[in-house]
Amino acid sequence: MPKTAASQKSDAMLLLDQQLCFALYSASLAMTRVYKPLLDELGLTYPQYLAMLVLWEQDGLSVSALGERLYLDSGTLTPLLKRLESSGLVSRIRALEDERRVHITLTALGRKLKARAAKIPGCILSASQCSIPELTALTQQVHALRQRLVA
Amino acid sequence: MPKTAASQKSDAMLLLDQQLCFALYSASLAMTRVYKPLLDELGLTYPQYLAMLVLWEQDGLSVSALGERLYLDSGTLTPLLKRLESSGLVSRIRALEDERRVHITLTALGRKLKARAAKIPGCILSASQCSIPELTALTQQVHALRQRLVA
DNA sequence: GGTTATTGAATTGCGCACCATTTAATTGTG
DNA sequence: CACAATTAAATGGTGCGCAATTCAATAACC
Repeated sequence: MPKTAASQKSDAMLLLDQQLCFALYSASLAMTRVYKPLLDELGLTYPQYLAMLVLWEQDGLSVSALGERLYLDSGTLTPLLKRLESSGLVSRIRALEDERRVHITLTALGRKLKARAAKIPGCILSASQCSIPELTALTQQVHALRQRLVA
Repeated sequence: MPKTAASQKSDAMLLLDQQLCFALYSASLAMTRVYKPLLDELGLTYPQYLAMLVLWEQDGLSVSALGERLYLDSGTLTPLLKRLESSGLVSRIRALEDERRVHITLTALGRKLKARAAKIPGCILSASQCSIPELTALTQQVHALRQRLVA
């Protein structure tokens, strides 16, 4: 069967390396692999680190508020937060004013960890071998793409 | 304790929304959510779809060769490929010339699925609300970043 | 005020990712 | 040839992501 122009075009669009989705997917996994040794020192996984970033910015958020920042649901966050709790980094406390809510609060240990995490962005910057403006621009573009995807 | 210039700088570098890693992470997850309804129709998960993209380009690869294309290891691929096998899309056959290797070969059903997948890139393109040159450029930038991260 | 609807978190089950280890086959070396 | 070293895939365990469901608490409505 001869290839039509249309089937050649659809072939080309299915090439793995042309897919933005695969670029994002493999770059994101590569990124977590770069973070891994750094986070191992802190006893954190990569998603746990993201949750800690949020809490270092704004402590005492509810599970759902944390989920809105990270775009994750309670099915993902509840067990993750329980693990952070058993690591002694956060407390999970049911709100008095609305007992459906659970507030996540940093412990002293959790707050202290921020100082040790401070060196991580510099390590990632150097691993990326990019200039800061380059990284800033790419970050904005990828954020903008995400926004358009969920719109 | 007053904030020093250094601690303010490290604070700023730990802001979630400034992190390229989080942009990639959340954009990649958002991307899989856009693919999900499309892939549900084909009975594929997102990583299974990526594996099929590779096989549609080049059939009969070994598990490790597939892993090199996708940057995934056998611990991830073996169960994924077993699921594709039980869906009837691929066969897993031990190589005669080297019985350590397992070749992954598309079945007739697996090859036929490519036609149904052909409409997916167009759906993603429109969901992304980007121009093709924009997407191509971003794909290249993200691929390049991945390369520098693993270097 | 009692019933219904909604909300927030937790739970269950599945499929990744990845690490460390195991098993089996092949290669390399004396 | 024997035996150590390497290679390819599989296995077991942990921690996500996510959909679907459950449960309790609050809100909304008649």
